[in-house]
Amino acid sequence: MSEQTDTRTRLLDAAEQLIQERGYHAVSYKDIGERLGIRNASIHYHFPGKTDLGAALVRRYRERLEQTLESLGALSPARRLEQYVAAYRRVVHEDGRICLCTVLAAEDSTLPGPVRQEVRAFFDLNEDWLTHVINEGRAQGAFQFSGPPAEAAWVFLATLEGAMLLARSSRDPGRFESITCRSVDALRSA
Amino acid sequence: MSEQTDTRTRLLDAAEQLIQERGYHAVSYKDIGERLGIRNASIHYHFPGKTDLGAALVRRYRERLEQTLESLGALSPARRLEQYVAAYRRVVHEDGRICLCTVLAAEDSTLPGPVRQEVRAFFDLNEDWLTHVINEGRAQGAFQFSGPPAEAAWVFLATLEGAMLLARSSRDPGRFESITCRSVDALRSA
DNA sequence: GTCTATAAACTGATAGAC
DNA sequence: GTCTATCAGTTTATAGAC
Repeated sequence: MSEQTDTRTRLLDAAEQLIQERGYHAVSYKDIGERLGIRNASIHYHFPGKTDLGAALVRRYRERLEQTLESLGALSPARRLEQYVAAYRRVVHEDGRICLCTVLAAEDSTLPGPVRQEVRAFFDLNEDWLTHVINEGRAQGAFQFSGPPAEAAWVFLATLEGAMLLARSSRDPGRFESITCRSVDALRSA
Repeated sequence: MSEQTDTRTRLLDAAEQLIQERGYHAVSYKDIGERLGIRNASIHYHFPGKTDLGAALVRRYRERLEQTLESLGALSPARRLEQYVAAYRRVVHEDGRICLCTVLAAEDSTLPGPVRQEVRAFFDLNEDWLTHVINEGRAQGAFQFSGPPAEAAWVFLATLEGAMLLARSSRDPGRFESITCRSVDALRSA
């Protein structure tokens, strides 16, 4: 074991970090290759086109979240929601990285079809999971809110996304914490 | 009167609509010129560089909001907040346009300095105005919330931005309404 | 698997005619 | 003010040597 990471994975890692910071169209094969010390033409061996790379990238990003959420199954709804927010806190970095799909959502109309579909699938996963957890939390008396659970989930997710954009724009990472803490508190029962 | 709109204004209008839909880097001088039936080189006469156009664009966008907010001075805090949301509803279109600065915020690190500063100024305006209205509403008993008014304003603005991204990504404009309605309701006193 | 070389298209931008 | 012509730089992508 202890084998070194394969090039395909390292390409996805580099592309992910760059796109989280700059967006899909502002990142080129040349930018990605430089992080690995290879030429841009070599990337086409691993990913025939940028669309392939983009779609694979978002798919991996979603599957990673799926695994994280599955590992939370045994916790209480309140704990699960806290760990969900913690997962997002981990993708926010001081160098300007925020959630990959928040950045891609802003480029929606210019994304290649396959990439856009993966982004939509990511948000669907978030909405479905949040709806379930929030509903379960209310049934157990831990959460309190009016209206359909799905709408409460939309509000939670929208606030989470906006928090990352605002925190980065204001150069104040602490703002992400302030907003998400209040967002979780708003759901809690008195 | 009834003079036709000057070219500079029409260029700003075209650029605004295109960038709201596609983002800053995905819109070229050629794209903008085509909407007016002129060549891309002609645009440089009105705006020497793309940075000049971008900064002027966001400045106008902010000043327009400033005027809208000033016209709301006589209303109650609850009414002012409703009209604020209505102003945002007006920039959301079925063709994929959302708030100009929400799109630009996602491209933050790749924006020319002057454009980025104008975007930050736009959010500062929103935060300051919301903080004031929310605080006044609480003093009058119309709103209810815990903690600093500035933080409640951050949450409101973050939710508003995220709502536009989610509504567009899901191809469901109604989602913007659902989210913002709940966002306003959350502030209201029982 | 990675390289060099190259293509074809596009970008923001400038010079100068009209 | 808008045009044509042009530039230098960039992009994604391909062909073929090693």
